Amino acid sequence: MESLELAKNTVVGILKAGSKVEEHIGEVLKSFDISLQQFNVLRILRGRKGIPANLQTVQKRMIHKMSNTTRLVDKLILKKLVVRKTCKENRRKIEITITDKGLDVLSNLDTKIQKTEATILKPLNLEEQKTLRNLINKITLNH
Amino acid sequence: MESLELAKNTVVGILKAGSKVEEHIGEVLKSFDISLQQFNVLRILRGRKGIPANLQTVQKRMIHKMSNTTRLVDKLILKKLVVRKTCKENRRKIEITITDKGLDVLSNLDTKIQKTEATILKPLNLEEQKTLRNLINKITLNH
DNA sequence: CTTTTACATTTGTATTAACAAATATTGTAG
DNA sequence: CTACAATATTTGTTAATACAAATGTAAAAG
Repeated sequence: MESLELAKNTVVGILKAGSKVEEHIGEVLKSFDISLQQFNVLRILRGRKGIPANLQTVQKRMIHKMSNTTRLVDKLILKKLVVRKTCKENRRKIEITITDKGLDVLSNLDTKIQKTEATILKPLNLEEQKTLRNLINKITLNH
Repeated sequence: MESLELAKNTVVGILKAGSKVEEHIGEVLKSFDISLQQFNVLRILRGRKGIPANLQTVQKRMIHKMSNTTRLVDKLILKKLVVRKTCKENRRKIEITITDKGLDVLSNLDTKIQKTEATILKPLNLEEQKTLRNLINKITLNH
């Protein structure tokens, strides 16, 4: 019965930690008028180093699944941070690429986000961070 | 420079884990037509064992801060899960109490939520869960 | 070929969240 | 007592999210 309490506290803790992270990072992004989701899409696209991604690829890698990727990308297009064109080989597919402006924004954000990450994790030393990352990976990567 | 990657992965991991937990628990709550936030308010109120809570007390303890507690409570009132009345001593304040129906709903949910928590944490043994909870508490309870 | 099925994205709609401004009540200074 | 500040909640408004249905395109079956 003790383990039920442990599980509950752990799960609630995860929710709170997630919420805290969203708050902190969201605050940094706000000054750039970018949402956390949009930021994530941009980072996914940057990670592809020029190779366009189609919508479903982006969607699969997004943190919050099943938000509306089309409209999310719409917002980024309005800000000229990404471009969209239909795939020639398969016109059902959409190819999305980050623009130079998008890369610029990301590189401006990088150090600020790093600082925020450091602030959030300050109570943990490197060993503890590794442990935390490993444990979290176990429950997220699984299944 | 390695530690930057570690911090980034840890923080992203926290976000993903939070998102995963929200998905799983949200799925259970959906069949009861209750949102995660509403569920949280109900649990906070149950924890007070009959003592009414005013809005700001609830708001402070909520996982996602600064959503609109008034309207959240409105929804719960519509479903007859809580009642609201103005505090006699200080009519600015609102006192919210969970109803018997609310307690019923929660007790019906309890075992289902416990199962979900167990599923989420299945990849971890008890020792690992304790470690995870402790590390997470370090970063959430702090500051 | 044409019909059906699967795939990829978009659109519609309703709910929820974010943030600021407004309202209502109480406390305090003069 | 009256004006001003502080507190607690509510309301308005705009944007974001979730989910289902609709659209457009390609592939497969017959």
